[in-house]
Amino acid sequence: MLNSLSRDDDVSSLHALKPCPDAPWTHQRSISARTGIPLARSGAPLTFRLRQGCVALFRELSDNRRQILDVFGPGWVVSGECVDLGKCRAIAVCPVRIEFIDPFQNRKAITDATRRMLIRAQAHCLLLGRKTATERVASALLDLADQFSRQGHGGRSSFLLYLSRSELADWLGLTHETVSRCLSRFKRERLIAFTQPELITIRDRQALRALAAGAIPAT
Amino acid sequence: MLNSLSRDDDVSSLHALKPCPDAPWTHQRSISARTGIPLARSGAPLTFRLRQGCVALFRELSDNRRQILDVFGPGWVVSGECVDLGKCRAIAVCPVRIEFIDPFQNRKAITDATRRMLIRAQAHCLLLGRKTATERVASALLDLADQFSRQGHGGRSSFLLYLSRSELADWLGLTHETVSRCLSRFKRERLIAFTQPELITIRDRQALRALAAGAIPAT
DNA sequence: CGACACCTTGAGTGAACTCAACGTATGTGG
DNA sequence: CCACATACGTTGAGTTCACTCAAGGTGTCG
Repeated sequence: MLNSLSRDDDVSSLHALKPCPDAPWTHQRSISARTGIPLARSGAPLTFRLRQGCVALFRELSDNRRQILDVFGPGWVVSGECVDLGKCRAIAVCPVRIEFIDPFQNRKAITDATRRMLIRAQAHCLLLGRKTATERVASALLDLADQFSRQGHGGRSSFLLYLSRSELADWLGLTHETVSRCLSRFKRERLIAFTQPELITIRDRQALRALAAGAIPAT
Repeated sequence: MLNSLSRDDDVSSLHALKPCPDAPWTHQRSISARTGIPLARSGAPLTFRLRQGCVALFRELSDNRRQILDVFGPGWVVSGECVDLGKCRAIAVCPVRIEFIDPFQNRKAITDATRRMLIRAQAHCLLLGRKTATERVASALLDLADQFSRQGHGGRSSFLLYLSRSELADWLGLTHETVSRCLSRFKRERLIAFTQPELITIRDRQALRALAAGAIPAT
């Protein structure tokens, strides 16, 4: 009965991004999970608005090390103008609906999104450079809850964690084992709850926020 | 005889930022080393163009952990519009000349700078999340050489490393001891040279670039 | 049913950290 | 002028947090 919530993964890995057919900006397009989303066409940057789903922006090092730069939910405008086109790629983390838009008619949307992305990137630098694994995972959960949670009933809020443990790890500069251990610990300590690994409930937002901000855990 | 190159430090630490007197945007202002630079006045974001010197943008965690988000050389436009005003601060890393500019008359300069800063922040996320200490220090040296080196004579280029070891560490998500060890190793391996700790000569840019890109070191 | 991806957990390792000592340069006050 | 304090840099010794490696469980798909 959770089918409507479950991720519609396909088996292709991040490394085998499917090419995406041409996309003139007209109307909405659907893109399946784990599929690359083009950020440019014949050298010119493309811009799209995310209508539904979750998109990740990432860069790679030569030897398979990968860093997810940011994770976007519905409403975000993502543009090839604000990434290093040669090095950065976008991927649909789940089935996604996007709408390519004309950059010339949407200047303000693009500059606004650029500013928001910069501020998020700066916060993420602080996370990657100075936070512990525990703090990183707590920060990520709060961020994703903000972007993806449906109505929190009774202080709690549940959300679909579109990202796999490995993707979370690549976002947070950790390994998937470390992410899994942190999530298990949070669950044990009743800060969160989950039975399926991809449906998370925030049980103690306050405590998570304290952790995310770098407070020393009570033990 | 290197006086003209040496840093004009004062003893105040980063933690005791001197307040900066009001700054209406008219003409150039000088700011002494280790002094804070205002990013807003009465809530409204300020914007300045860096004429001379080196400015760092940073954020802090509650318990003194600090992350330098970016380091800017002459020519950069830095704006309170593209940071989280409540959490982010700017500091002069050496004696600096800046010019506050009218944001309404300089839209394009600001949006261009925002885009460049975002792309740099994304590259820095990759560095912080996925690179080793060695790779981080190599990347930083190349970045700073690009921004600050005077004419490279004979393939080499020297530059003033305005940042202290601790500031480098706070930029690269390391400790000052680790930075020092990396620099010493690079010196031992003849990738760089220095007699004073703050005047660096790049001796093997090629090798540094390979390291910075994540190539496995030869040894 | 096997193949595969993903998640979890344990055991052992290692890269970067902490702590500590020492050297140098600069500044201050007696 | 020297004694002292302070900041910064370097290097060594020991520690630790997150990593690697490994094993086993679950769910999905052909």
